[in-house]
Order: sequence, then structure tokens, then C-alpha cells
Amino acid sequence: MKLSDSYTIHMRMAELSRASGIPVATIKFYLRERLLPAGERTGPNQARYGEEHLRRLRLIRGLLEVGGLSVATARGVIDAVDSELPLTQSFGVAQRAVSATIDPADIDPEALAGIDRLVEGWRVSGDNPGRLAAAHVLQTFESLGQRDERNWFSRYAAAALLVAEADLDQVEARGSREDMAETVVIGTVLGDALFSGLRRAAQEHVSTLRYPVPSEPDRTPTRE
Amino acid sequence: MKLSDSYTIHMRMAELSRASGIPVATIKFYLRERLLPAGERTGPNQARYGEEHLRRLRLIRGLLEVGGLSVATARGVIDAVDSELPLTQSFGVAQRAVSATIDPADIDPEALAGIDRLVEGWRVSGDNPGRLAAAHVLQTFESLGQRDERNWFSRYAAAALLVAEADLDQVEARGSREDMAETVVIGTVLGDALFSGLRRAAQEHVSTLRYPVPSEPDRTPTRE
DNA sequence: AACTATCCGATAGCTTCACTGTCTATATCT
DNA sequence: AGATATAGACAGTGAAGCTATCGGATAGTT
Repeated sequence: MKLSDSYTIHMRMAELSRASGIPVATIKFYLRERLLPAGERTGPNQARYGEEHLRRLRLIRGLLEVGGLSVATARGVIDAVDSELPLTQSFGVAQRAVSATIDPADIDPEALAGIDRLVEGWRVSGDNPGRLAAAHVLQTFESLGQRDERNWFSRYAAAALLVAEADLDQVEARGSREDMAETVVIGTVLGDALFSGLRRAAQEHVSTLRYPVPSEPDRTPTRE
Repeated sequence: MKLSDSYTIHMRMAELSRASGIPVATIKFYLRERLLPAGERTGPNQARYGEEHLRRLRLIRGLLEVGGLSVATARGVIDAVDSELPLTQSFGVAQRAVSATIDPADIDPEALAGIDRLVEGWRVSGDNPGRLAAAHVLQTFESLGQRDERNWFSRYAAAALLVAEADLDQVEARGSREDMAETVVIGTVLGDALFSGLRRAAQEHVSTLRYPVPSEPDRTPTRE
């Protein structure tokens, strides 16, 4: 059992389960749902799994757990990684996957115009899912009486541009098309989560800087 | 119908439903779940609802639909708005609400250290939910073989700082404590969604700039 | 006062989702 | 040979977010 970790060329179901920490029944479920490709058949009711299945399982868990995707959505994303699509289309698929499908009809045209003003000069197509999603959020903000003070929203746009540039740089740093496609998908799905986490950490930081807690006996600058 | 919009001091259930676009059964459900406060009682089985209920319903739908919160989580967030907590604590509640509760035990200490390196110099407490969430994402990135190229992650951190400053500015621009608390909560929950949308629009923009589509007969710079 | 529409609150039911468990006929390990 | 494991089919489970129905009371109209 110790051995198998070093050269996991072939695994049977039980070992794949142990190695991934995912119950057998769940792996079978992912197989049924075509999230995980079938193993290499060695008989009518036998199959072997390899390193790639382990890797794929980690991707699946990442998309579901961290990215919060549904199984159906994750399948779409995974298909995009596997397909031979050009990179730009991989972006599109990944973006559509993480965006809730919004009917452009029930978005206030004024909110849409508001977003377009924010991203003035950007080359964004009309049906970009991010644009629609952002307009939907803007509409919600406004219906809740949150007005845009001190360029709140345009500072979001500026930050989003920085992140998008970082994303593209990261993608370019990968070698093959497959690696790039994988980075596009992982980056699109997990990047949202990473940013959210960092943003919340930054909120505490900025908040502590601006409103120091007076009573506390001089906290240390960082954690714990 | 047109009239009632102007002075909706008192509404009965049916009108609240019509005005909000939410089915009566669903409103009752929200009442049961204590997302929506009970109306003003006028008898043992009668109640009136006002402007504030309409407003609250919009908040609920925003949290659930746009923010993707669960009903249970939304209740926590709403309680935070209603409570008399100091602002700093409202942030904490809102942050905890949007972050999946992560057991610090099953986060690789190295991933945690990785995040701490990214946010070097920030005043972030050890149990900040964003810090843990970010570490979890980092760990997932690494398990998927995504290495940090060209300062990918630290550029996220820089952008997060920009956004957090914008957030705090927006909060300060509100007048009363209640308004500030509300902005904290709405901003924390919906801000994630707004950023994600803008990021995806920015991705298309940057991607189009870097890899212009050659065949297309010279697209116009912006939408449709 | 009668009649109809609506209300509240309780409870049960529905649908989707992501698993989880059971079963059978085979296959593999020892 | 006999214990254990496997693929695949299928039924079951539990949570979540509504949705529908009912009984008794009230509101508004006539």
C-alpha cells in the first residue's frame, strides 16, 4: 500500500477511492455523470484507473467545492478542457459556466448602460456573460438604494482589469494549448473564490487601519 | 394599481406580493424563516405590511439570487443589519456569511503561509474567514498543478486591496450607522458578484486586445 | 346581515440536487 | 476454493427552497 503511491500507473476502484479520499459510490456517480472518464477496460466488469483519473477527481472536487459549480455545470467546463476549442472559446465556456444564465430581457437597460459606462473603451461583446451579470448586480444595488459614491464601481472595474491582465499572463505562461485551456478554466472558476477571500482579508486590513481598536492592548500587526 | 405605488403605507399580503413580484406562498415562507419580519398585526389573523417589507424583500432576493446565499445564511446577514453591532462586527458577520465555513484543520499550513506571504504587512487576524478561504483556494490551485507565474496571486492581492479601499470609502459615504451596516452587508455580498462580472468582461477585453480575431471584418470597439 | 374574497398559520407536498446504498453477476486475489 | 472486489443498474436519502391545501377568522361589498 505504501508502494502504490510512488507509481500509480494502475489502480482499481478501491485504491482510486483511497488515493482521492472520495467514496467509491461517489466516484461511480461521477462516472455516470460523465465528469470522470471511464477507466481502461480489462474485462466485462473490470477497469483500471490511472494518474489522470486522480488528477481529474481533484479538478472535479475543486470545481464543485471551491468553485461552487453544479455537477451539470462542471461537466460543461470539463468538456471544454477536453475539447480542442481555441483558447478564446475556452474562456467563453468557462465564463458561461460560472455565470448564472441571465435573461437579457429582465435587465434594466439603464443598468446595462451603467456597466457600459464603467467599462468604457473595453472591447466587450454584447452578450458577454460577465457584462450581463454585472448589470444585474448593478440593478440590484440600485433597487436597494445603494448609490455609487466616490467612484465605488469604477474602482471595481479598474481592479477587475488588473486581475484580468494577471489572468492572461498566467495563461500565457503555460506551455501547451491543453495546459492553457486548463488554466483558463481553473483560473476562471477558482479565481473568483481567491479574489473574494483576499478581498475579505483586505477589508479587515483597511478597516483596522482606519478604525483602530482603542481598548485592545496593542495587537500585533499580523495574525494570531 | 398605478395609485398604490405612490403611497404604499399599508399593504395586505396580496398587494405585497404583487408589488414585489414574489408569490404569496414564498413570502409566507420567508416569514416563517424569519427573513421577513411579521407585518403590523391588526387582528388575530390579519396583518399589514409597509414600505420596509417591500424593501426587505428586495434585499432578500438580492442576497439569494445575486449573492447566491442560502436562506439560513441570508438570515444571519439580515440579523446583522438589524442588530446594533458596531460596524467592524458587521463586517465580520457579513464575511462569515459569504464564506463557506472552513475547518482550519484541513487547510495545508503551507497554503496558509502562502497567503500570509501574499498579504504581507496587512493587519489580518488569524481567523479571518477570507484568509482561510483564500488559503483553501490556493491549496486547490496547487493540487491542480497551477503554479504562480508572473506574480499572478500577488496581483490579485493588490487588486483586492484597491477594492477593499473602495468598499470602505463607500461605507463611509453613508450617513447613519444603520445605513453603513446595510452597505457593509450588501457590499460584501453583492460586491463579489459585481467584481466577478466585471472581471469576466475584462478578460474578454484583454483577450481580444492580445489575440485579435484576424478573419473577422474589423469588429466595432464595443458591444453590438 | 349576508355573501364573497382574502387573510393567517399550520402542515404537507413537490422538485431538484448530490450523493449513498443495495443488488447481481462476474472477476481477482490468496 | 473461498473470501473479497468490481461494474453497472437502480432505488433510496436528506437537505434545500419553495408551493399547495386547509380551516377558521376577518374585510369589504351589498
